[in-house]
Formats: sequence, C-alpha cells, structure tokens
Amino acid sequence: MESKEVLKAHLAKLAVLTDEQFEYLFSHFTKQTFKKGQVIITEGDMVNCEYFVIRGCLKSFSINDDLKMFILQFAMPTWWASDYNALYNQTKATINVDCISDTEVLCITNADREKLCNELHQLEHFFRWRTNRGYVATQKRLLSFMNNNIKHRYEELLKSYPELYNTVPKNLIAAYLGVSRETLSRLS
Amino acid sequence: MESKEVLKAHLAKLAVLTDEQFEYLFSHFTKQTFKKGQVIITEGDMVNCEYFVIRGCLKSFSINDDLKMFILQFAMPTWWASDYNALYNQTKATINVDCISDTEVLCITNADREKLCNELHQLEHFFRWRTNRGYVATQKRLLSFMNNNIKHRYEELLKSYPELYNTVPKNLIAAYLGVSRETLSRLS
DNA sequence: AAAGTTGTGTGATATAGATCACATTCGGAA
DNA sequence: TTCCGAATGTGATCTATATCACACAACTTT
Repeated sequence: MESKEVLKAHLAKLAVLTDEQFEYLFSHFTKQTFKKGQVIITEGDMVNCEYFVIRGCLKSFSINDDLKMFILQFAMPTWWASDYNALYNQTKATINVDCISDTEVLCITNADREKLCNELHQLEHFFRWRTNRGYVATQKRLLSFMNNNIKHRYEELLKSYPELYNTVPKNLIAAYLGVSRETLSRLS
Repeated sequence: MESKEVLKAHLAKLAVLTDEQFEYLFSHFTKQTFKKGQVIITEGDMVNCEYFVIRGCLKSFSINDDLKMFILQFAMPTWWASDYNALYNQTKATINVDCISDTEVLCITNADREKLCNELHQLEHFFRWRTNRGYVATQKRLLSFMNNNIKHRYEELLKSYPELYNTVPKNLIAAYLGVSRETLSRLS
C-alpha cells in the first residue's frame, strides 16, 4: 500500500473527508526516508513538524543527568511522533527522536496542521480524537507505573504490542519500562 | 464571579464564541455541589459526565492490589476532571474521583460535549487544545518520574502549584508523587 | 473540655531494583 | 571465514525507598 493510501485509511477511521478534501490536505505532507540510527529531532533544537510513520520504527526518548535513557514512545507504522511539548508551545525540544530501523514517514508542519484544522472541521475532529487517545494512553501508562510491578508491566506491554518482542532489542524495552536491562533480563 | 462567568472566561482563552453560542452551550451544563469527602466517580461504575471545577478541589485516584493509593490528578478551580478512559470509551471506571474540600462544579455529559463539538467548530477547537495540553502535561509528568528523584519532583510540584502546599495534606501529595508519606516527610 | 480521628515526624529494618563485573552469543562487515 | 561490536545472561554487591512501629500534634465532633 502506498503511503498516501495508508494515511487516507488512517484518517477515515475518525473523520469523514471527501476525496478532494483529502487530496488538498495530503498536498501539505512531505515524504521522508531515514536510515536506521538517523536522528530526526535533537534535544535543544526547534521543532516544526510532526511525523506519521509509514514503515519502520521510531523512538522518542530523553537522557537524564545520569545519562540514563528513558523511552517516552515507540512509533510503529500509523503512529504519530514528535516532541509535542516543543511543537505545540514553539519551544526547544526536550526530547530526541531517532530511527530504530530504516523508516519512511509523512511529515507535516505545525502551522499547516493548524491551518488545515481551521479550514476543515472534520480534520479538527480527527486531531481532537487522536490526542484524546494519546492522553488516555499516557494516563494509563502512568497508572501502570505506579500500580504494577515490572513483570506485570512487561507482560502488559508484550500483550499490547507483540511485534515489539522481535523488532526491538531488550535494552530499549527496558528503557521504555523504566528498569535496567539486567532486571528485565532476570524477570523469568 | 459566578460559575457562568468562570466558564466563559475559561473558554475565551482558546475559542471565539458569540454570546448566543455561549448561552446555548452553557444550557448543557448543570451545576452541582459536593461536601468534602463525597465521592463523584467510583471504580466499576459507568461514567457519563466530565466536571469543570468552579470552587474547591477534587482528586482522581486509583487503589492498587496492595491498597496503595496513587493520585492521577488534583483538580483545582478551572480544571476539568473525569475518568477520561471510561468516559471516551464508554467503559466502566477504573479510577475514583472524590472531593478534597467542599466543591462546586459544572457538569456536562459526554454525549452533549460531542454534540456541541459537532455543532460548533470553535468548541471542537477548544477541546482539542484542552486535551493537547493535558497530553503534554501527562508526558512531562511521566518524564519527570523517570528522570528526576523525589526531592526534585516535590520542588517542581510546589513551584508549579504553590497553593497545594497549604490546601492538600502531605499524605496526598506523597500519593501524587508516588512515594510513601514517610519518605516525603524525610526529604529536606 | 474530652475523646476520637486525621495528619505528621522519625527510628529501625526489609527489599526491590540498580550497579558493577564478567561471560557468552549473535549478526554484520571486512 | 574471521573479527568486532552489539545484545544478552547472571552472579555479587549496594542503595534508595518501603514498611513497620511508635509518639505526638492538630483538627473535629459531641
């Protein structure tokens, strides 16, 4: 399936758009490809775009003062990624985004998204629901952190995203779960 | 200031609405008052409404298998609260909401919010941005959990919400920060 | 004012997970 | 095919925080 079709099918789940409307909004996206390990957003830089993953896998992450990495999000195909704090508030990035594997994305600027949301009520509806879902998912993750032990969280993660088990090295899974790779390895 | 004025001023920060439009949407809200300790949402129940706090303070929280409470959110005046996971997906509540002090709220049903968002593009815009902010705030909290020690997180919280220091007992602050009250007490 | 209830401080001990150290396996590049 | 770095497993400590236990202060309620 072509990237255009992937986006169209994705939008159709939450928004009703005519073909003309879709063609119009699609003209605001640009296709980009990256190699494994390439960096897309670097801490400290300004952020202008968000990325819709077509193929491959991204991670967004931060490095703390002790040089420990924490992964905020993996982004598999049909997921969106950016530093939303920086993007929405037009401030410098506080997180990084890079490629876990060779990746193809569709990219749209913050300004274009806002313009399109203003022009197309249905698109504003789509983006409201995308954020609603992200908000609820992040709250759930916070609750899981506080309420469940690591083993439980690991099993929960693998149940929700079985594809991660083979795609993503264990040290990255550990960085997502917020434990050391040694502890993850000892789980069972 | 009357509750109607509070909501109007709050909406005006992100949406442009005529007086008629505001009156129309306000007619969908109902005013409710609760006493300190009263429960608004109970785990396991269905959730139909979300609440805009006018006066007082709410907390949303979960209790895990070890009977430990984790506070997902405090809701001070002009904050919104509900179990959004349950509300958006029309499933049973997994968190509780109750009153830290005597509280007055404006209440709107999920169905009415969706209806109004569909009728008024500007309101959909408002709710998209409200969730955007909530999403970013929750991500920041997750990052702070992983990257900062308790003392740092406590100071960060008091800097962001100094009113909590005198309003909310320390055991609840501990439950929000995800530490025992003893550890919080030993901090400085 | 007495009595219960809720909130807070602090010592002693227990424990989950981090950290350090090293061995082993695996997959890609020369 | 060999070599090197990345990924993984596992033992031996270390440490931050939880847990238990108690004292006391600060409120409500009667």
